[in-house]
Order: sequence, then C-alpha cells, then structure tokens
Amino acid sequence: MNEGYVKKSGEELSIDDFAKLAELYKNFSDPTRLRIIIELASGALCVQRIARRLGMSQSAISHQLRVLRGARLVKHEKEGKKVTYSLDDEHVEDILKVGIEHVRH
Amino acid sequence: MNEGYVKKSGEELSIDDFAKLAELYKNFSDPTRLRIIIELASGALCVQRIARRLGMSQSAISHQLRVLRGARLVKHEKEGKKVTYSLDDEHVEDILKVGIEHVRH
DNA sequence: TAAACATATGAGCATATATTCATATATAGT
DNA sequence: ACTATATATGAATATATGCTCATATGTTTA
Repeated sequence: MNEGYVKKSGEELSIDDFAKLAELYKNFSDPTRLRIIIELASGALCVQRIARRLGMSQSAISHQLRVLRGARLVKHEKEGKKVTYSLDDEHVEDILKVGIEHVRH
Repeated sequence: MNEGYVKKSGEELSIDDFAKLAELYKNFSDPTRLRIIIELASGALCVQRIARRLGMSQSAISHQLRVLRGARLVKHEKEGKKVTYSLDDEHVEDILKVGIEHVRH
C-alpha cells in the first residue's frame, strides 16, 4: 500500500488547500464547462461559436465562461465586437487527460 | 496551439462521455470527499476513524463514502462490526497528483 | 438478553448551481 | 442616427448537494 504520496511530495495539505483543490475540480464537474474546455483545447473561439458548437444559448455559455474566467482557467481577448476565449492554464489539459483515460478505460 | 489531444488519442467524446467525465470530477469537487480520498491514499481506514481524523460526524462521512462507493472510487470490506474502506481505482491518485501540483503552483 | 458500539440511510433543511429570460452595453455596418 | 450583432449580467426558478438528526440494522461484549 502507498505510504502517502501527498506527504512525500511536500508539506501536508491544509484545510484551505483542500477547499482550493475542490474548487479546482468543481470547474470540471459540469458537462457544459467540460465541453467548453475541450473545444478551447483545439484553439481559441469566440462566445457564439462555442454556443453554436455546443447547441446552447449564448447566455448559458457566457455564464459558464465567467466561472472559468474566475478560476483563471481561460483568458479572453476582445477583438472588435467579439470576445475570443482560450485556455489559460498549463495544467488544464494534464488534468483532463487522466480523466479522459479513466472514462475510456 | 494544440491541435486537439482529445481527437489525437482516439475517438471523439460523446455527450454521454462528457456527462461521465463530469461525474468523475464531481467526486473531487467537495473538500470532505477529497480529504477522505487523501486519507485513504495512505492506507485503509474504517468509517469512525475517518470521521475522527476529519473532525466530522459519522453520518456525514458515511454519506460521502456512499457517493465514493457509487463512483467505484473506494471499496469496502466488513471486518466484524467495522467496515474498512480503501481506494479502488488506479487513476484516483494520478488525477489528484496533477491537481495538487496545480494548487501548490 | 441487554447494552454498547459501528455503520447505513431516510427525511428535512439550507445553500449552491445551471439554465432561461430580459436587458444593458458596446461595436459595426447602412 | 438606426439597426444588427456580440457579449455580459441580474433576477428568477428548478434542481442538486452536504449536512444534521433520528433511527434502523448488525455485531460484539457483559
């Protein structure tokens, strides 16, 4: 049995760390946000384009992008009347990779 | 920019896959469940022991273990009146590792 | 058998979440 | 200036979630 990789790799996690960690995973715990992230993994997209690809309302997507923005998982850039979103965290894809492998068995 | 690791590594994810993936991450989106998992990463524990370590009620822990059981992330074994829980998924620690690194910067 | 201990679970409640709808703001084109 | 387009956001609502409390079930010990 593992002797605890958490302690091995540094200090213990504080209660606050657990809250932050949970907060991080919460971003991936909704299908819509996941789909947005996966779309952005292939390249930057503007809001309506994401909405169209996902077959969802502009508002719903905008609300979720706000969440992802708050978590600093995506960044945005204004280009005229459009706002282009892209991934803004090197770890995002690493985190997803393991999960996707898991789902695929 | 990445050309899409999702497509690279196999077929596309279906809507159902996204639901499953979200469901997987949901398990890690709560501090209590995260703490339980981290505790179990160091070895098997019975319910009350987890409860005492986390300073939470037996009921609260039992409810969360039920969730983790449903997700097949933990397994349980009855030993007399105690029930011992342990991790039951090779991917669990891999998923957590990336997240923990992220939280630690 | 009775009492103590360990766990599981249903009901209830407070809070969080995801979406829709309406609307505000800003930019571009006519 | 007017209209169309793109995005953001507050309010409302329906649903999900996490915990407590009470209690049921099962096991060990006196």
